[in-house]
Order: sequence, then structure tokens, then C-alpha cells
Amino acid sequence: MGLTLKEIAKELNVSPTTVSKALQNYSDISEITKEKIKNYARKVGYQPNKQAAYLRTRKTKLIGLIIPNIENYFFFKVLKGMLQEANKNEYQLIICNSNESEDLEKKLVDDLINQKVDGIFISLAKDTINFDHLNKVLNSESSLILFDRTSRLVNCSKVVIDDEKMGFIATQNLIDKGCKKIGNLRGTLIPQNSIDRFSGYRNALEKNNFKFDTNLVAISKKSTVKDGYKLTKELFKKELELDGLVCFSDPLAIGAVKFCKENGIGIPSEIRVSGFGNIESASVITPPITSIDQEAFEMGVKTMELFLKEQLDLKQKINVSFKTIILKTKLIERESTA
Amino acid sequence: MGLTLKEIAKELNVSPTTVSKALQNYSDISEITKEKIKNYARKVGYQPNKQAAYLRTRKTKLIGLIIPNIENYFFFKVLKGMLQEANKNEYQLIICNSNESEDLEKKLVDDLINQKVDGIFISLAKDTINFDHLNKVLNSESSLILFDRTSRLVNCSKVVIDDEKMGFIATQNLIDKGCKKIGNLRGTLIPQNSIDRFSGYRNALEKNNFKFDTNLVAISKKSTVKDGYKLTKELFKKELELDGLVCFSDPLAIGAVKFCKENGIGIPSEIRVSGFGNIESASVITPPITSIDQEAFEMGVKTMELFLKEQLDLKQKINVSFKTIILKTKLIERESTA
DNA sequence: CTGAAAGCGCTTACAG
DNA sequence: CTGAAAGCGCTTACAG
Repeated sequence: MGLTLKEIAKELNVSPTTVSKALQNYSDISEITKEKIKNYARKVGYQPNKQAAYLRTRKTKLIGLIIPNIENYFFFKVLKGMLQEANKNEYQLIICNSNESEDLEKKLVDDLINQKVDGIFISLAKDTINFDHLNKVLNSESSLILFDRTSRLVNCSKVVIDDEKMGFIATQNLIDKGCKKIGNLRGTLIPQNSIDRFSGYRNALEKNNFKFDTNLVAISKKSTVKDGYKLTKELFKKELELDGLVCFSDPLAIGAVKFCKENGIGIPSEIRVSGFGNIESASVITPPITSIDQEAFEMGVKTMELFLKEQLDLKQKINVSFKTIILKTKLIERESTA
Repeated sequence: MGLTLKEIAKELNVSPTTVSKALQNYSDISEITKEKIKNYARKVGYQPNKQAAYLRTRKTKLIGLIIPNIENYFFFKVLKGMLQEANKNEYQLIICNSNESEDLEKKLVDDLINQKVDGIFISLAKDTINFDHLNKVLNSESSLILFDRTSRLVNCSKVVIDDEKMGFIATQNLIDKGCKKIGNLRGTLIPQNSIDRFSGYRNALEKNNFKFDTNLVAISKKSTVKDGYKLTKELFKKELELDGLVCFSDPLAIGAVKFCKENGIGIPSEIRVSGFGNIESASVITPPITSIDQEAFEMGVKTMELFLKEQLDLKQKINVSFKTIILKTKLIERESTA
């Protein structure tokens, strides 16, 4: 197991140097020798030992990926996109789950830096407020790319969704349908995407001369079906004549729909409900829930592309310039807002 | 970036050998020296370079995982279990998607062997019928563990679900509820778990003196909602007085429910439908679908445990003996079979 | 066009 | 109890 350069060299009566160069297509090796070596290497299925090569090249062809919540379907679609591109370019992906914990996120970053991965992709945990570990990556040999849950305070390449616009569109849609009192089940106060979606909601109200009322807003910590149910119940207790509800995740919207169904509140006749993320369950529940589709797969692809570009710049000793890619989103209309 | 042993040795006026041994707690280093070295290493945050260490230890602390379908929620729960245990034991996980392709599966195995991962966990692609690549793993330095979709033809450790029993239970439940003509939307003919679940269906019929009728069985290639819809439609066209349907995946069951709802066929009044896998959508749809819960998280944990045990045996030069762990399953009763 | 030599950062058998 | 030396498998600057 594990043929070495030396063995091949011996077999072919050339030096290890020549074998190494031939396999890397160096221009100072004769075509005839290259052919001979390449053919033999192919025949015996030789693959250079990556760990040994790293010691010289400083490249592992490994990427570290930190996802905040491994149960979130959205991230799998992102992962699928990344994996497709990684495969094409001979990279392998180490997957990590920060479990929404800042501390664990920091430890995982340390482990990945220590593994000398060529790049680290992170979607931040909900409660990450200190960014020392991200700056550590920026000072390491690994490229850093943030996706989906990012921070304005870190200067690196990013792939995000236009969350403000999305919050706006979801809210505007309810207004267009005739809703007068639109509530909002929003996410926590920290991550940028939660902030932005909420801004979108406010901005839509403002633009349509609706009064913004904090009583209509509830904050969900976990963004679960349970949370959605509970918060909707609380909103209805206030008797505010709610006739629209913008939920900033599909699980929250499903919880809201469940509460309404159990309490005989008609959807969309009495209240229109809109979700976000376009997970499968949103289309399967009765009534199907209007949602906003994020191009998750595309997000994965773009993240990899940004990374590959940075690697190329690095190789050519060009100064890497950080970019932010903003992805499109699409309102998927269903019965819950008909 | 990247402090080395040598630098630490120089700083502390000892040899690199001593530093290496102290950090590994060798017994032939004095306590006082160990203390000094460990403290310093901790202070400066020294971590040995894994790639360089590999060259001597032949261990990468890396595990390769091949999943056949990255969009399947089941595998994410498995992954979550694996990740939890991996983290505890300082392993990192390289994730790969075979996309149900035997060819890609073979390539990924090659890549992982080449990466010198300590272990490879695979859930086989649906159409994998040749096992040369698995035998290659068995002859390599990496341990092989199959989970969920395995094969009797490969001799290695495995973690599986008692699929036969599960098929049996789902079918028996419908019989107990009074169904007389029970159909079956089954999976493809190859993977072991599809074969076994189908056997469970047949065995339950037999045990209850029901006549087995191939007309009542439809084979789904993709196990999707669409497939479920289409196949259910076809079954109903045959006018066999179907009053029960055992589906060997939740998406299939959801498709079946959709067809029935759209065509005014009452569930469970006219037909009872049972799924498998207990995905979220199964509980969210109206009516909620009875399903069988697989202990996915547990499967991930057990797979890791089996692997860790093998590593330990290897280290102690004990002959590794392959084990098969069979996990429990549980029928989750819901309205669709009430 | 080819190859000897140094070195990446570690571990471990061996000597003292 | 400590350390010099060899070697893991590669790449690349340098010499010829």
C-alpha cells in the first residue's frame, strides 16, 4: 500500500526528482521521459502522498466548513453546492457543527487552522459577538469566507442574501393583498440577517404609510415550530386585530399556522401568513405557506468560486481583494396569502 | 504563523526530542521538565503540525464519510451523531456526496484512501453492485464501516436498522386496524434495506394469512413525493379495493396522501397510509402520517463507537473483529392510520 | 535535460 | 533523564 516516488524512480531508472517534475509537467523534462513516467504512474495508480507534499507546498486541498445548525435544511442545500464545486476542483470538505455556540465555533476554527486547511467557510452562530477568531483566520494561511450569517465587522469575502429586500417583499405582498395589521415574528437581535429582515419589514410598512407598532413584533430565540406557535398565541392575546403575519423562518410560520388551525382562525380569510426559506414542509402543510426561496445551492457554488479566485490570486502573488456577493431571492406564492 | 518544535526547544534550551516527548507525556522525561515544556507550549498555543506528525504516526485523525444523498434529512441526523462523537475524540470529518452514483462512490473512496483518512464510513449508493472499492478500503490503512445501506457481501463492521422488522410492524399495524387489501410502495430491488423492508411486508401478510398479490406492489426508483403520487395513482387505476398502503419512505407516503386528497379519497376512512423515516413533513401534513422512526442520531454515534474500538484494537495490535449493530425502531402512530 | 541535496516538522529507536 | 540522528514522502533551488 502506498507506492512512493522513490519506488517509481527506481523501477524506471530515473531520479525521484525527475519523476516528481514529470508528474507536475515541468517544462525542463523531455516529452519522452514525461510520457514514460506518466504512463507508468497511471498504470500502477500512483498518487502523491498529500501530507508529505503539504510540507513543501503548504497546500492541503482541504476546506473547513462551519455550519451553525446541522439540522437546518437550508445549509444542506448550500453544502450540496459547495460539494459539487469542491469535487470539480479536487478539494475535500471538513464539516463542523458549531451548534449555535460561540465557544465551540472558536474551538472549531482553531482545529481547522491547525489542520492547515486552505480555506475556512463559516456561517456564524447566532450568539457570536466577538470576532477575534475570525481575525485569527485572516492572519493565518487559510482564506476566510463568510456566508449567510455574516458580520459587517469582519473584513473578508462574503456571500449573502439581500435580507432587507426579502423582508420588504414579504411584507409588501401582505399589504398588496389588503392586510392592515401586519405582525412580525422576527429572529434574535444579533445576526446581521435577522436585523436586515426586520428592517425590510419596517421599511415596507413605512413606505406604505403604515404605523409601526412594537406590540405587533415578537422575537423568537430558537426559530422553531414551537416558538412560532407560542408567539402567535401571545400576539393574538393582545387582541390587535392582526390580519397578517410575516415570519422570518418557515418553522415559525408553520407554528403560526398550527395555532390558527387549532383555534379556528381562517387562513388566509382571517389572517395571511408568510414564511421564509421555502423548506419542504412549508409546501406540504395545509394550507401551503407562501415563502421566500433563497438560492441555497447557488450560495454554496458562489462561496467556492470566491475561494478558488482567492487561491488563484494567492498563487500569482496578486493582492487578494475581498468581495461580497449578494444573491437573488424569490417570493413563492401559496395559499396562505391568497 | 505556525510555531515549530524546534523553536520551542531553542527557546527553552532543550532538544526537540525532549519537547516532543514531554508533550506526549513520555515516562522517561522528568516531571519538572515536562511541566516547564507543557506550560510554555500552552502559553504560546503550540499545536504539533498534523501533516508532519502523520509522516511518522500514520494517523491523520481524519474520517471520510460518504453519503448517497445529501438532501435526505435522515443522513443529517446520522451526521449530527457522528460529529458529536468525532468532536469528543479529536477527529475531523470529511463529507462526500456520492449522489447515488456507483462511479462517483468509487472515485470518492479513492480520494479518501489517498487522503489517508483513518476511517471511511459509507452508506451505499442505490445502484452499487460491485464492491471492489470496498475491498480496496479493507486492504488499505483505513478502517471501513458501512451504515444504513450495507451489503451482505462485504465483510466489515456495520450499523443497520432492522428493516425487515420495520416493514413487518408497519404492515401489521394496518392489519390490526382492519385493512384487508394492503398495497406496498417499495424501493428498488438492490439495496439490502429495500429488500428487507419488502420482506417484512410479505412476512406480515403471510403470518396473518393474507394473500400476497404482486399487483398491489409498485416499485419506486427515486423515492420522491412525485413518485408516490404517480404510483398511487397507478395502483388505484387497477381498482383493487385498496384500503391500506405501506410506503417505504415518507416522501412516497406524502405523495400518496396528496393523490388521495386531490381525488377525494378519505384518509384514514377509505385508505390508511403509513410512511417510513419520520421526517418532519410527515407530521406537518394533513392528515399527519404514521411513520417509523429510525434512530438516526444513534446510528451516527454507534458508527463512531465501532470505529474508535477498531482504532484501539489496531493500536494494541489486537485482531479487529467486525461487528454488526442493529438499531431499534419505533412506530409513530398518527392520524393517517387511525 | 537530469539528478544530488536540502529541507518541510515531526517521532522514535538508540546511545550515552 | 536527555539528545543526536535517521527517516517519513515529497518538492524545488541549484549544479552540471
